[in-house]
Amino acid sequence: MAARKKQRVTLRDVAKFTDVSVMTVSNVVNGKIKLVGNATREKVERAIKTLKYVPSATSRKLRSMREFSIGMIVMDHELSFLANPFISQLVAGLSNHLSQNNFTLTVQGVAPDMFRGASLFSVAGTDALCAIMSGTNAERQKNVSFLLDRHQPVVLFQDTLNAGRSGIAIVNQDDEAGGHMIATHVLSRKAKKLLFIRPNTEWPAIEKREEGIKTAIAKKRGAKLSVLKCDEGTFQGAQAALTEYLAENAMPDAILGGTDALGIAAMRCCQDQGYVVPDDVMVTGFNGFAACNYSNPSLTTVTSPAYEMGEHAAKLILQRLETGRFSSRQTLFPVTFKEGESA
Amino acid sequence: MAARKKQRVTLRDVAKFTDVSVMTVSNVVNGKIKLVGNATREKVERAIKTLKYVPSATSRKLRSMREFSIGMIVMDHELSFLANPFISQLVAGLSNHLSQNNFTLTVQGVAPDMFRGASLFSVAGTDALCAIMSGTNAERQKNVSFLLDRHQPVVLFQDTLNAGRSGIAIVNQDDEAGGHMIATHVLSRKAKKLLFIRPNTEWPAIEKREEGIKTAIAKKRGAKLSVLKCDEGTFQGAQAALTEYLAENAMPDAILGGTDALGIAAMRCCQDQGYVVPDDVMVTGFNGFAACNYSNPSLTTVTSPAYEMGEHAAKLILQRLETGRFSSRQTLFPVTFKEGESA
DNA sequence: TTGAAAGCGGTACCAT
DNA sequence: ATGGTACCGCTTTCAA
Repeated sequence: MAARKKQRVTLRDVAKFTDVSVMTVSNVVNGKIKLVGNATREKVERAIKTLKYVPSATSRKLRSMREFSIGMIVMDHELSFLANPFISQLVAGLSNHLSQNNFTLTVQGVAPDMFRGASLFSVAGTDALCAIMSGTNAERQKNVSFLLDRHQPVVLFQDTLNAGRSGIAIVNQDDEAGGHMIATHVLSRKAKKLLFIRPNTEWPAIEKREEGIKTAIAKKRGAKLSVLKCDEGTFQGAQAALTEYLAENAMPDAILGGTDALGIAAMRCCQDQGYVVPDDVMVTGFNGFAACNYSNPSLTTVTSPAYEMGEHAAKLILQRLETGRFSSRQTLFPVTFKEGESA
Repeated sequence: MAARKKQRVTLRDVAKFTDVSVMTVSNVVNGKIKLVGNATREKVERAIKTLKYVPSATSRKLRSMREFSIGMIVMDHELSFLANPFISQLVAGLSNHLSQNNFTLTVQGVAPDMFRGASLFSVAGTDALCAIMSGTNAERQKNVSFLLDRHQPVVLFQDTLNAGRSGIAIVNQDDEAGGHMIATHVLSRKAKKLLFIRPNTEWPAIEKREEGIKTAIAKKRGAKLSVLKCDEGTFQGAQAALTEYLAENAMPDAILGGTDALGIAAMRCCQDQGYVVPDDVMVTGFNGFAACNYSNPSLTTVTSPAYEMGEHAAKLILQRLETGRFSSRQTLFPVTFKEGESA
C-alpha cells in the first residue's frame, strides 16, 4: 500500500481512472458534450463522482487568462461599510448580475488612507475593478491612477471625475437633480429657512446634492440655506451636531438630510425637543430605502436606483471584457421624488 | 520594430530586463529582502516600475496551492440580500478581518432553490466556505453535504445542525435566550396576550426565537401566545398580514417582531389604526441595528453581535487553515436586551 | 471523437 | 546572495 499523501484529485486522475485522455475529461467537465461520445461521457461522469473530483478554478483561470471575477472596493470610514443601504443595494445588483453570468464578486471595505494597501489588489485575481470613493478630486484622481496601473478596466460609482481615459466608466445617479427636487418641494410648501445637514467628509454625491439644493434656493426670493456638517455621518453624530446648532440658532422651516439616516436623526432630534413634524419643521432624507418608512411620520425623500446602478455596472464590465471597449463611459441614472409625511 | 502583441509583463520579463534571475525578482516582489542584496533590490524595484509589472495573483495561488480567499454564500429569497442588516454586519466583520490578514472575501446571494448552481462554487477559488441558510433541517443538511464535498472547511452561521463532522464549525447567537428576554420583559409589564409576528420561511434563528418566547410564556400563568406568519418577511407584507389579523382578532397586549423591520412595520400599522405605543400595545423587535432608533417611539429589541460573529468566523477559518483543525466547533454569542420606548 | 504536448506565471526546492 | 528547474492543474492547439 502506497503512502497516501493527502492530495487533490485532478483531471489526470480521472483520466487515468477512466482510461481516456485528459482532454476528454475536461470536455465532459465543461459540458462540451458535442465533443464526447455518449458512452465515454457516462463513464467519465461516474468516475468524477467516484473520485469526488472538484475542478480547480485557479488552474482554469491561469491557463485561460481570465479570472471570471470582479473586485469592488468601498472606501469608508466606518467598519460596517455595508450597513449603508446605498452600498448594499449597489453591491447586490452588481453581485447578482455577475453571478448570473458565472462571474463572482470580491468586495472589500477600506479606510480612506489605506486604499492602496487593500488586500483586494494584491491577492484577488480580477478582470476588472469597481470603486466608490470619498475624498477630494485630487485624492480620488490619484487612486484612480493606481487602479488603472493594474491594467484593468475600472468602473467608478458616484464620482465626478471625468472618464477621460478609455479604461474608465462612471456610473452616477442624478444627485444634483435630486437635491433640486427636494429643495423645490419644501420651498413650494412655504419654507424660507432651510438647513442642509450633511457629513463632513468630502463625498462627490453629497456635494452634488448640495449644489442642487443651492440652485433651487437661488431661484426663490427670500429663501436662505444654512449647511450643518457633522463630523461623523452617523445617527448619534447628527443628533449631537443638530442639538448644538439649535442651541444657538432658531429652528429652520425645513431640515434636509443628506441621507435618510441623517434626515431621520434630525427628525427624532426635533421631536424630542417638542417640535411637530411637519407642522413646526419639515424634514427630508435622501436615498429612499426601507428605512424611510420606519420613521413616524414617514420620510419625504428621493429614491436611488442603487440596485440598478450595480446591475448596469456589471453589464458594462461584461461587455467591456467581451468587446474590448465600454459601451458608454458615463451613465447618469435619474432619481425619483418620493413624498412621505414629513414634508 | 517587433510586432507588439498586447501581453502581460511577467516576472521573467523583469528578470531579463534587470539581468537577474526570476527568483530574485520574486523575492523582491514578496518583500523577502533578507534574501536579496541592496543594490540588486533597487535595480529590480526600478525595473518593476519601468515595466509596470503587476504580479499575477492566480499564478501564485496555483503554485502555492492556497487561494487566500474565502467564499460566503447567503441564501435569501430577496434579490437585495445585503439589505438585511444582520447579513451586512456579518459580512463586514468577516471581510474586514480577512482583509487584515491578506485574504479576500467573495460574497454571493442565492435563491434557496439555486444553491448548488451558485457560480461561487464553480468559478471562485476559495480555501473555505461560509454559509447562512434558510429551509428545513433536511434541506440544509443536504446543502451542507454539498459544501463538504468540495473538500473545504465550512462555517455555518445561525444554524441548528450539529457540527458532527470535523470539517464544520457553527457560529450562532443565542436567539433562544433573546426570545426569552424579550418575552419576559413584556410579561413583566403585565402583557398577557402576546403576538409573535414572523416570516413564513423556515429559518433556524427565527425558530429559536420562537422557542425562547414560548418558554418564557409557559412559566407565566395566564399568558398566551399567537403566532402570525407573513408570507413575505417584508415591511409591506407584515403590515398586510397584521391588518388582516387585527380585522378578526382583538389587539394583543404586545406584538413581538421576529426582526426589527417586522416590529417597526407592526408599530406603524398599529399607530395608523389609532393605537398608542406602548400604552395601548407594546411592540418589540429583534437585532438592534441602526433602524431600531428610527422609529418613534424607539424600538425595544435584542441586539445581535453580528459583526463580531463575522470576525470570529474569519478567525476560526484562518486558524483552521493554519493548524488543520477548528479551535471550536460551536460558538454561541450572547445577545443583549436593549430597552427602547416601545415596550 | 479522441489524444499528446505545450505552456499560462508564478513558487518550491535545491544547488552554488 | 543568487540562479536553475520542475511543476501547480488546467486549456489551447494541433494532430490523428
